[in-house]
Order: sequence, then structure tokens, then C-alpha cells
Amino acid sequence: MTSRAGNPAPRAKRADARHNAERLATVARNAFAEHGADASLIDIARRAGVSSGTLYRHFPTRAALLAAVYRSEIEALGNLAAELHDSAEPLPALATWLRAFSEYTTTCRGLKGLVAAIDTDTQNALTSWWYATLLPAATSLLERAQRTGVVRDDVTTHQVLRLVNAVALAHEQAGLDDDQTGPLLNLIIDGLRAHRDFAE
Amino acid sequence: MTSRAGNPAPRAKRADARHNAERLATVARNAFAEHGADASLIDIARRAGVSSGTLYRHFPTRAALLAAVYRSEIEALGNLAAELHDSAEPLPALATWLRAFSEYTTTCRGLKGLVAAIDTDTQNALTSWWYATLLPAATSLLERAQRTGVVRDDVTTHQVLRLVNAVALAHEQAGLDDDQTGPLLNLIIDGLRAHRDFAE
DNA sequence: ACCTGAACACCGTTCAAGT
DNA sequence: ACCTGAACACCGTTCAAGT
Repeated sequence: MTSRAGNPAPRAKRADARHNAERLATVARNAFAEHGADASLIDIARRAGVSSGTLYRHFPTRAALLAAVYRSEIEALGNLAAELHDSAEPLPALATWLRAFSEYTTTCRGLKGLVAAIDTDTQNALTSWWYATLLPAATSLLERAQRTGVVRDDVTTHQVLRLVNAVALAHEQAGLDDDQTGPLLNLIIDGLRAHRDFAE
Repeated sequence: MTSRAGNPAPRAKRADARHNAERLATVARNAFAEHGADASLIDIARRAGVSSGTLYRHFPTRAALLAAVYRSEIEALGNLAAELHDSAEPLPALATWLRAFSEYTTTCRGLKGLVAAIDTDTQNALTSWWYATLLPAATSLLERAQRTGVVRDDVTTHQVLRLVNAVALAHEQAGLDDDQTGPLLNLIIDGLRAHRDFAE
């Protein structure tokens, strides 16, 4: 049964390996919070008390580490999308989700780096669980709003995520100060709405 | 007369120094075009046939090099703003300028890094000529549009520049493909317009 | 006045050698 | 199966020593 399962047999890790992976993840979470998604990997390994080789063994890529660190946040965003899809009107649902998404990436700085990897790493992203969680979540809300006619239909999910993430990224490196991101998010959501007249 | 001028005496450089600075700038322009604003400085020096120390002597900071490389583009944007201020209605003037700004930063990849430095480097930016060119240009158009009531008044010039630049940045690292930036810019400009009703 | 090149302090990534 | 630590190939930045 185990060997015939669809998933390629998770294959329980050895105790020490599991411990190292966990420790790396928690150290990484702090490091990302402090230095952003570009935090030094070598420093993370050092602070976790393991060699750099061990970090690479567990997390072959930076995106893999980021995804592991922010697993629960990503899943929460996935669930939120499902809830909003059932409980709110198309436009408010999308708006609320985008605001939540923005809050998450602002609170968890590293998350922005992962979202940005959607474009950088498309090859790997396509086969990763976090991509399979986040993209359909956003897509379901966006496309519904577009079908209903309340949101312009010339934008894709990729573009919207990119846009909101870009705002968060720009804000991050601007020296986070206060939550000045509100007005810009309102601007974006307003811009998303289907427009009748357009100034040229 | 020369020594009593307001500017701190440009003080003609020695011929070799001037030649090195020019060569560095042209090499840098290529490097930035190829690798973006993060292009390796050491590589630029190498390709220009000078030592890294020489690069630092002429351009003590990355932003200084970027500003030197994109001098004409920055001035062109300044002039364009003045023209549009006189020749076009508030909203179209702002929209056109933002589109031009976006085109410039897309064509000259490194320009995005300079604009981003407005936030990173505020200290130095405040005293730099490019800042004194770009910011007033954008501000004059934005504030006029706000006074006229056609653009929402809860955004600052900083925010708008940041936003447009962020879109360009995100688009750059997404693998430039085609000019997919059009729809997003339209979205932003649309969002900038003063809104009567707002969906929450 | 200007330039060179070494020096310092950092990276990411891989891979033989160990347990 | 997992880990270590050295090795390789890169950075940015500074500064004595030269011309």
C-alpha cells in the first residue's frame, strides 16, 4: 500500500535529519523576517548550527526554503479564498483577499520573494505545491469577478499578483515606516474595476 | 569669477581621468542594459580596462554611476513634463508622462534601480541633481491634476513613482517577453482618477 | 591628480570524505 | 542516510603605494 501510493513515498526521515530541517526552518523564518527574502543562506546554516551542505540537502533551492517556512500562511490564503468564494460578493471577495494577501506578504517579508519567484522560476514553480495553492485561489476569485463583469477582463491572475506583490516589495525597500500601503491598494482595486469611460 | 561661482567649481579634469570616466559610463550603459541595475561593478571596471579603484573614484556610489549613464533620459523626462504642463489637460498630461516614464525605465533597465534608490538612499537622493529633476517634474503634473479634482488626492508623488517603477521592476524580472505592461499601466492610471463610489 | 592592485570581508553552490 | 568542511568562483569596498 505504502509503496503503491500516488505520492512518491515521503519516506520518514531519520531523526537527526528531521530535527535539522526543522531547526533550519525556524532560523530561516527569523532571518527572512529580519533581512527579507535575500537573507544570507550561509548565515542561516551557521545560526542553525549546521553546515551549508546540510541546508542544501534539505532545501535545494531558496524558494524551497521559503515555501517550507511560510507553509501555513500559504495554506491560510488558500482557505481564505475558498471561504470568500462562498460567502462574499465577487468584487468584495477579491478585494478582501488581495488585502489579506498584501498583509501576509508585508508581515512575512520573505513571502514576497517566493511570489516573485513565480516569474523568475516558472519552471520549478509550476510543479510546486505553493504555486498550486496560491494561483488557483487567486484565479477563482478574479475570474468570477471578471465573469460577473465587475472587473476588467484584460488582466491575468499573474499580473494582479505581480502588481500587488510589486507594491509590497517597493514598500519594503522604501523603509517600511507605517502602513502606507493602504491607499495604493485601494488605487489598485479601484483600477481593477471594469471601467466604462477611459481618459487618454 | 570662476572661483566665485555658485557651483563648487567643476574644475576641469585631467585628460586621462575624463577619458576613463567616459569609457566607464559607456561600458556601464551596456552592462546595465544587459544585466539590469545590479550589474557587477567589478566587471564594468574590468571591461572598461581600469581598476575597481578608478571606478569608485569617479562614481563613489552605484546611484552616481546610474545617474551619469542616464543623464540625458532624465533630462528628457524633465523637459517632457514642462511641455505637457503647458500643452495638455491635467489628466492626459499626467497619464502621458507616466507612460513615457515607464517606457524609459523599461528601455533603460538600470533607470529602475535609480528610481528605486529614491527610497533606499533618501539621504543622498535629496542632494542629487537627478532627484531634483525627476521629482518636481512628476509633482507638478500630479498636483495640478489633484487640484483640478480629476485625480485622487490621497497619493503622493513618491507613491506614484514607486508604483509605476514597481510594475516595471516586477515586469523586468518576470522575463520581459512582450510589452505586457500596457494593461497594468492603464489600470494604475484608471485607479488614479478621483473616484466617486468605492466598493468595500 | 590620478591610477593600480592587493587586501578584507563577505556571498552561493558543489562535492569528496567521513559517520 | 546524512553530515562536514574545504574548494571554487564570484562579489563590493577600501587604501597604501606608485606615477
